[in-house]
Amino acid sequence: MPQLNGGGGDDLGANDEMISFKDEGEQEEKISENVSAERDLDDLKSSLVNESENNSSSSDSEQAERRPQPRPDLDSYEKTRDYFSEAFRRQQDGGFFKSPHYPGYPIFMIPDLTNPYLSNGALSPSARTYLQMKWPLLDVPGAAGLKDSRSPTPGHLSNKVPVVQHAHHVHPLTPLITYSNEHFSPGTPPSHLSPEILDPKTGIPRTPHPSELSPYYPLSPGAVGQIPHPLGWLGCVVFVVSSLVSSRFSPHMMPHHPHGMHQTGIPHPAIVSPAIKQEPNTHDHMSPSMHSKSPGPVKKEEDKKPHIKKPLNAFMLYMKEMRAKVVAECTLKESAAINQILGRRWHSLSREEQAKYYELARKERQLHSQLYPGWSARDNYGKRKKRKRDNKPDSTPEAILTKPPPFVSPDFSISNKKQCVQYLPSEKMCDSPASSHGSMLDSPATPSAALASPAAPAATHSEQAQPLSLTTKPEGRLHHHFLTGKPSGSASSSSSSSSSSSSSHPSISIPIGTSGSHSTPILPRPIPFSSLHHSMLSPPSPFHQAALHSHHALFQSQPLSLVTKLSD
DNA sequence: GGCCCTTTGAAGAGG
DNA sequence: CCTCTTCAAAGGGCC
Repeated sequence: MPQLNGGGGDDLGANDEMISFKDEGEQEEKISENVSAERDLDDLKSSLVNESENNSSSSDSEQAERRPQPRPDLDSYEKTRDYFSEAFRRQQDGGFFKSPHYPGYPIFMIPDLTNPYLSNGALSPSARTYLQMKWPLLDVPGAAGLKDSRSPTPGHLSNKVPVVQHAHHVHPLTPLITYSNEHFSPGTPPSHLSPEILDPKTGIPRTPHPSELSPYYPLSPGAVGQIPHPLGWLGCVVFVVSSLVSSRFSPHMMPHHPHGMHQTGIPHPAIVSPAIKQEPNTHDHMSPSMHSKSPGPVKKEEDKKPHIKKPLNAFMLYMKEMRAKVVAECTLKESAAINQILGRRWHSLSREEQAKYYELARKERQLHSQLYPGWSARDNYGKRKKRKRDNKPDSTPEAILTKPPPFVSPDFSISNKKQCVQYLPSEKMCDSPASSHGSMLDSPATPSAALASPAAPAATHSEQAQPLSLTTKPEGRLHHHFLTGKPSGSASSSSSSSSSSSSSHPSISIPIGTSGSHSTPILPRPIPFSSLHHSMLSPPSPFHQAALHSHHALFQSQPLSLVTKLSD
């Protein structure tokens, strides 16, 4: 494989770090996490004006972030196992994985191991790399040691488990298990499983396992069931990964499995459904099964080619990870509302925190490009039935022009079905002392965030300016750009995104009094993300981690000052 | 049943 | 080069 590079370094996970993570994260995480969660709720409730972001988790997450050091030795393997065992034990004790963002990353992501982007599930040559990159922590020794594992709970693995129901069981990391597997249909759960819960949708027995946590969890029940492991689901995961990795997945060597399933029965998340349009030339890179399978005569291309999804961007990754949390914390269930909250949270994230996601996203894209060299975002164009928004539903072209953001005022003929306003109230329901932040005064972005990037606060501010509206994106963008390294000013991409949003809310979205109007580029030419990443993202050493901790603590200690300042 | 809504970010298309 | 559009996830709501 070509490069995969640097990341390459991340091939195998460093167990050391995992351990450290475990140590540090455990108690602290739970506590901080809860606290942070509450805070978030409060924030959300308080008209989405967030301020004290739960950075606590961030600190943890940072530690866990990425550990690139390759450590393919048995020793590490043992450690990994221990880690899993511990985790599992804890989980059974009732402790739920409330972990930081990434600690579980390696573990939960596994399901997606099947080649992330190959439709048939056969691992492409680069799959391994992908895995390694994605789950650097996973030490994937030969499958050997894991085969004995037994999985007690595959049943719940059905992909569509209502998040809400088990929200508290959801591991924050699960979201990182990117790519949903809608296409994936759970099979019948193994009889040996001890189903305690039936999945509402699938009717498949589930157990309150952490694994169930993930609605995103791609492992098919059937597949899992075949994987026995004393450690339970963890074992399963490990097994799967190891098997996947251990076996040499050469597209040519791999026997293909029907329905885009990997031999393990794990579908690739990135691939939605074979029927959809697909990339024109990428087939070469596709696994053999793609070609061979479905003899669909005429429409082979279309039918056969699985839909290769776009790689998730940083925010999407963040959403996946945090959605469950938000849902659990709030009464809100509507994704639109949740997304608004997530959007705010996103902006409130510190640079470091966002950087993690940007980095992840970058790797995703990189990997995706490697796996599907010929793929282009354009391939997916037109997939969606309709073009939504754009000019909306108003149906009347004119309306479009001035289409006010829903929240603006009910008076403005808001044709939107839902309005932001509706969401807000509900958010408040989430509870939390409304007073918490007192009003929408502005809750600046997290102190850390503020500190991290001046722009961030501004964003918050603007948002506050428009209490109801969630539309403001300008500052956030700036912040974002800084991270991504894209020019923020009229930043093309940023503008694009903002424009897109603006398109939806053309008339508005004008940052009110935003200090950082979006035109002001905070950083003309942001630092190359990569460099940034290196400097701040990967905390390889404990020392670094410690530094981060203190860093956060510092910020947290003086949140208000920043806030007021920003508001001005 | 299928699209809408909502978020941010990335990338393609078009001017 | 810049702007606009589309898609990515998610799931309740709406038609």
